[in-house]
Amino acid sequence: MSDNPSIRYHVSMTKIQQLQKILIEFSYYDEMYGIAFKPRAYKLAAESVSVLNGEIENTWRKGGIKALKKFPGIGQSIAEKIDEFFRTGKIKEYQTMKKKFPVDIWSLSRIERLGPKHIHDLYEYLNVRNLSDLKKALKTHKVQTIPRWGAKSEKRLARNLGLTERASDRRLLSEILPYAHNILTALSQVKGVKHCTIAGSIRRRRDTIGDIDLLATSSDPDRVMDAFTSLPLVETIHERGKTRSSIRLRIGIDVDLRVVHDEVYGAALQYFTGNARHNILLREYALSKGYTLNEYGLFQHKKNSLIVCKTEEEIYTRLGMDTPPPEIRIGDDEIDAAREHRIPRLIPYGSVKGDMHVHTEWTDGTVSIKKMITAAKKVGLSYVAITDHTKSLAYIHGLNEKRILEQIAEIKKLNKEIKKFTIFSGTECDILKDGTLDISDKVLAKLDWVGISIHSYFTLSRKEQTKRIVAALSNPNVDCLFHPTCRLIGKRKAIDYDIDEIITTAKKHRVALEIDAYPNRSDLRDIHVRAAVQAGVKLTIDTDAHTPEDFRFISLGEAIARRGWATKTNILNTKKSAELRAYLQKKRSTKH
DNA sequence: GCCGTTTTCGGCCCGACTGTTTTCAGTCG
Repeated sequence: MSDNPSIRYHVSMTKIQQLQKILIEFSYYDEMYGIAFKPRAYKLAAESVSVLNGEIENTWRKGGIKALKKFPGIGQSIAEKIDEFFRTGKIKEYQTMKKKFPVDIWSLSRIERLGPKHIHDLYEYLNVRNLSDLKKALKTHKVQTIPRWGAKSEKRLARNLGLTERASDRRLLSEILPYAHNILTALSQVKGVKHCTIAGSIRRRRDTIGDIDLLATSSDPDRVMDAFTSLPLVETIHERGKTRSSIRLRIGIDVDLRVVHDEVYGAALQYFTGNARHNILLREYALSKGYTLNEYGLFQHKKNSLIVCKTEEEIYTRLGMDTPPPEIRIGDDEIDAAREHRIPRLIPYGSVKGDMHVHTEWTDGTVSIKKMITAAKKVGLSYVAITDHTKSLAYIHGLNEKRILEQIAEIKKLNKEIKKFTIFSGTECDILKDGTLDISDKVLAKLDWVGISIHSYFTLSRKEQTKRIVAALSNPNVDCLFHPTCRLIGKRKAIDYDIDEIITTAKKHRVALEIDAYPNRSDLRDIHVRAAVQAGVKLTIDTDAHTPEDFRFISLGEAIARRGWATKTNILNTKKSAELRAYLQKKRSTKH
């Protein structure tokens, strides 16, 4: 359940990552000198910065210090520092701190179990300023000469340094899920195990996963821990206790297992699902109500008498609130909303009835329209929109007007052949540099569904990019903006534009925004979904399928929608095909 | 340093594991 905002960066750091690093270093520095509470404040602020990513600069640009203070964990002092950072690229107080303590706290802190106090001691006693100093100190076995250190700690530090150097980035949820399920299956078969479940960020369905958190209940914890620590995938055992163990898999991912008694399953699941900030806020709230909350249950404060512990729901209910779905437990405003009973009924998994973004062998898909239909039916969908690329993408033979008309005819024919399934004639039409589309309006008007997207000029200035997309959205034939930010996780940053203006424009022209569920896209992001929902903009959840297997990603898109507080009515393709067709026709007729 | 359904002052989550202690500090989740 580690929600450490620090992420490993192989390439040069972005502005936001630098800011995050500075806040974390402030936190560590204060903690070294035993300053209370301030470190937590800096850590929370770093987390906010990380979660908000580009939004924070966007907000600062519009509203300055005052606007920054609305974010959780950012008050006057930190807002001033962030303001200084955005204005000048530096923070004076940070530079002063670095002069006093010229240590690469950030890099050293990346090492597992090397915290502020130890970083401090390494510098004080051995003048270790960075990773290379640390390696030298380890080689000469000087580390064990530091007070309160011994041979074992030194060996462990050496091992963890190695692990850190070989560790990997956060991984995509879809990549990690199979490993989590494999381990789950293995542990479920251990004698004495009753419940065994996935918790942490996987249960919250984040796009990317830092570690796997598992929870088991058993009458014989030792047996479970033995099975866990001797799994064939294990590279290293970090910890092995009676109720908690932690391992590193050979694929470079850590797995934490918590084993508790079956009676306290609910409390343990609540605790182990997190995120950390949600738990802190919830426990603080419990405290204010006269309760203490931990992984064993909700207790009457001071008297220590158990109130509830069997299910998550009874804990939240006892605290006078609704149970927030795991996907929105991020320590933002969900606890307030749960208390005021204003969390909407999030879109249930399995609600999407059709996929409005599908490619075929007409362009860069791998199979025919017919084969994609068969695959879509198999996962329970009842319609799709075929949305092949357009002519600007010459290298994949993007369709020109003539070919689009041919495809429309083909789809018409197929619709007559197939039963209980609808194919919408669509396109993923390219947005050109000036915001015009690369297919004539006359042909676009003949399509059932016009998606538009950007595949070029990703680095236009913010102003130009915004203008470009606003222009494209204003075309009356347009139904949906596909993968709106164009980010590719681990590969390409989101393009820079004013998302608020795009949302406003989409609302004005009744254009839907897509939640592209393809794992390395996951685009829109959750915070943008929430902004779109609040603005009353419709969304779609699509897979951007290029192969028949890709339809399985639908549920990942539903997860993003849930993280953005979307309900079923916010999502266009939860409608039945006839309803959707009627909706689109009505929209077209009033626009033209 | 942040924050406000007790509070603009005085609070700030809570427990497990390790290694070095001989009762606890450091780190993590």
